[in-house]
Order: sequence, then structure tokens, then C-alpha cells
Amino acid sequence: MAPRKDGQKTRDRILEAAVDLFATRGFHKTTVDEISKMASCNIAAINYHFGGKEKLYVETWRYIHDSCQRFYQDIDPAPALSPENRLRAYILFFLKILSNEDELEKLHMLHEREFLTPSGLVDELWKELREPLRRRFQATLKELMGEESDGQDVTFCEMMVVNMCRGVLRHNRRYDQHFFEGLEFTDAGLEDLADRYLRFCLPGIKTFCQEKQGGKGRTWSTRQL
Amino acid sequence: MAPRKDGQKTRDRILEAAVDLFATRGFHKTTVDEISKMASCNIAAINYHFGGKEKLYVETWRYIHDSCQRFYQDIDPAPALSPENRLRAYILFFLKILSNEDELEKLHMLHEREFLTPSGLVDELWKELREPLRRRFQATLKELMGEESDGQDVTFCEMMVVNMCRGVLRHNRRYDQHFFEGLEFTDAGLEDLADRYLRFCLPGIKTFCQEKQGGKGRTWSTRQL
DNA sequence: GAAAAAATCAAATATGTATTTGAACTAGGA
DNA sequence: TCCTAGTTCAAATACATATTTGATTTTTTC
Repeated sequence: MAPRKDGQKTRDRILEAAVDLFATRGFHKTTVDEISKMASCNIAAINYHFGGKEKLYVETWRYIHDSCQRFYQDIDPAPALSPENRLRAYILFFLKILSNEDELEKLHMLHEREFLTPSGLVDELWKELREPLRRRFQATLKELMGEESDGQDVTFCEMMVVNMCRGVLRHNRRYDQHFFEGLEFTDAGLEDLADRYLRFCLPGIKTFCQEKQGGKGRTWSTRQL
Repeated sequence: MAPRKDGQKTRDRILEAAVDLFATRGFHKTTVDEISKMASCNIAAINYHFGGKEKLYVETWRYIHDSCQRFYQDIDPAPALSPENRLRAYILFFLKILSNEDELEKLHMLHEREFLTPSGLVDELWKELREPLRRRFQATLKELMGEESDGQDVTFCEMMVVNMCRGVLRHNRRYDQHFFEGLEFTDAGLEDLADRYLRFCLPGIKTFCQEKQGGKGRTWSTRQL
């Protein structure tokens, strides 16, 4: 006898609710009761389908991971673009991830929480999702910085750009409102914001460029008074 | 009759333990039982001295706030320094905050958690601690960018620098290890790291400088293919 | 050194929340 | 139609953990 179909539906409703609540409240602050209410089902259904809160959490990650995959695959700026413009495309993508698209934002909220309170259950999943994009992004940076550029420098710049963008998530979710209260993101729009980001980070990246500058490529000597 | 003196000691031991555990595990994942064990006292002592877990949390903030105040006041680069070097001094301070000094790191761990899961109980405290430093940092940026520079641009650059530095906390606490695995911080030391940071962000800041560039100060036109 | 106040403690209680149970219901297949 | 496995449900249970209690110990002051 084939399995009934209605089970899958509540299973999905539970996952949707779980993504939402785990992302906004965190694992510990979310109760299975809340999840069941939001999914309009009985508490027992959660244990029936997933076998417990922790297992639901892992499934939640797998679920959002799968539904976000296409976004990560789609971003691939035309190779014809200059590396500067490809960098811009990546920045725009990061900004969109962190402030726009609903699913993606939740994925990254979950990820921020994992950073702060690692469960250790989802490391592989995250790496798997992120690694291909990372490789492509690094390749663009390398092109920008010259083929002989140091791997450490590339990773350093990668980290700088990613961390710059991560701040947007904070701001967008109003956690930084009292801190950066003078700044408005919404009006300018993400395209303009990406320009600002590019404008800010591109010159810095260029200072690590090996082909244009001899020696250590240092433009400002900063240690002496 | 004067109050006994031993009470203050256990009170302090409890606060020390609470700072540690709240910072590393978060509010919900920390149990009062753990705190009492770490402070070598009875659970009841916590309620006796603080009146509950939540109130202890607020007191914890007040406690670490007070003990960190001197660090925030001490950082004030000599006005004789060039603005570039004062910027560097601030960056170095941020990096130290986020990776070195024990108390400061914990303060910022608590703060990161507040961003992600705001309790709303400590906003004022945080602002009070941070605001004077922020003002001085912004003044330095403004000097670097020219007196007529736009306030939004200054805040934008402030945000970029602060977010760049925040990443160090992540890396230092091994949350980003799998992500930025090629990068080594320890060997170079924080002084060298500050140089790298300065090298990365200074050129970007300069592009927002109003006195040297007319119009919108845009160096790269990035929108067209 | 005795009384009073303060602080500590082990155990009991209260509470919130995850999980299990067993009965009731529902969708497919004979 | 009736059977069966899959699914849902309300209620019961189990468990972790915050808080209270009342007795006990320690410190301070006279």
C-alpha cells in the first residue's frame, strides 16, 4: 500500500514554521509548542515526523539548505565582465542574501546563531553549500590582485569583504539601529549600496595587488608617528 | 549593625561566573546550577543576592560594563598623531577588544548575543559605554575625510571599519576556522594585523574625502558593463 | 559571650517544556 | 464496503531547571 500523501504536507508545514522560529528566536528560545501552533498541528506530530526537537533542527537546516541552493548556483557573473564588476556582482549578491530574499536571510540568521552557539550538527552542510561560491569569489579576487598574489592576502581580502557585508544583516534586522542611526539603507537601494561597498573596498584590495607594486606593496607606512 | 563582609565576596564570585557562562554559552543555555557550581556556592545564594536569573543577567552587564569602562576611557590617541595613525590606534583597540583582553572579549561576546537575541534590558548600558568612544572615532574619520564630508559617509565608513574588525572575534573564537582556514592571526600579531586593516580600509575612506575630489567623489564607475 | 542580623545550605516545590501513550481518525487498496 | 497502514490528536508522563523554604551557620556589635 502506498503511503498517504497528507503526511508530507504537515511535515512541510512544520519545517516552514521551524525555519521561521529557529531563525528569529534561536533553538533554545523556540518551543515545540510554538512550532506546532504555527504549523497548525499537534505537538505529537513533530515527534512523529522528526523524532524530537534536535532532529527537527537538523532537518530544518537540510530543508533550507536545499531550498537555497539555487540562489547560490545562480550567482555567476558573466566571465566577460571585468573582475571589478564581478566583484561588484558578488557584493550585491551578499547584500541581497543578507537583507532581501526571505529564505536566504533566514539561512544566514541560522548561520549567525551557529557561529555564536555552535551545535556542531550542521558544519558539513554549511560548508557544502558555501564552498563552490567561495571558490569562485576567491578566483575573482585573485584575478583582481594578480596571479602571483599571496594566498593569505586573498583570504584576508575575502574576509574583509564578507565581514563588511555581514553588517548589513545586523542593520537590516534593526539590531544596529541605535548604533548606526544616521544611516539609511532602504532609500538608496541595494544597487547603490553595492556601489558604495565597491568604492570602499576596491582601493584596499588594489593595494595588495602584486603586479603593480614591488616589494611588500605597502602604500602607507603607518608604524612610525 | 553593619552588614557582613563575606556576602560581597560570594556576590562577586557569582558575577564572575555569570559573566563567563553567559558570554560563552548564552543566557538560555546557562543554568543557575552551573553558575552556582562555578562560583562554589549554593543555588539559593543566587536568588538571595540577585533575586533571580534575569536580574542576575542585568547585574552581570552592569558589572562587566563597570570593569571595562577604563579600557574605553584609556583609548585616546595623542592629538599630535596624524589622523591616519589615530585611525590605526582605534583599529588596534578594536582588534584588542575583540581578541585579547579577557574581560573586554566577554563584554563583546555578550553584546553579540544581545544583537542576535535582544533582551532589551541592557541597551542603555551599552550605549552609555560605547557612545563617547564612538564620538571620538567619528571625529577622527571626519578629519580624515575633510570637514565638509557628508555625515552619512562618515557613518558608513565607521560601520565598514567596525564590521571588518568584528570578524576577528569570530575568527579568534574558532567559529570561522573552517571558513577562513588559510589565514593565521597569531603569528603576525595584532600590530601587524592592524597595519593590514589600515592598509585595506584607508584608501577606501579616502575616496569619500570631499576636499580632494569634486562632485560625488567617485573614483570607479561601476554600473556599466 | 550572647543576641541580632546576614548569609549559606540541602531539600522541597513550582514551572515550563519535551516526549510518550493509546485512542481516534483518515486515505488508499482489496 | 471494509481492512490496513499512516496520520492526527488530547491527555499523561517525564524531565530539566528556576525558585522557595526553613533550618543552620557565620559574622558583627554590644
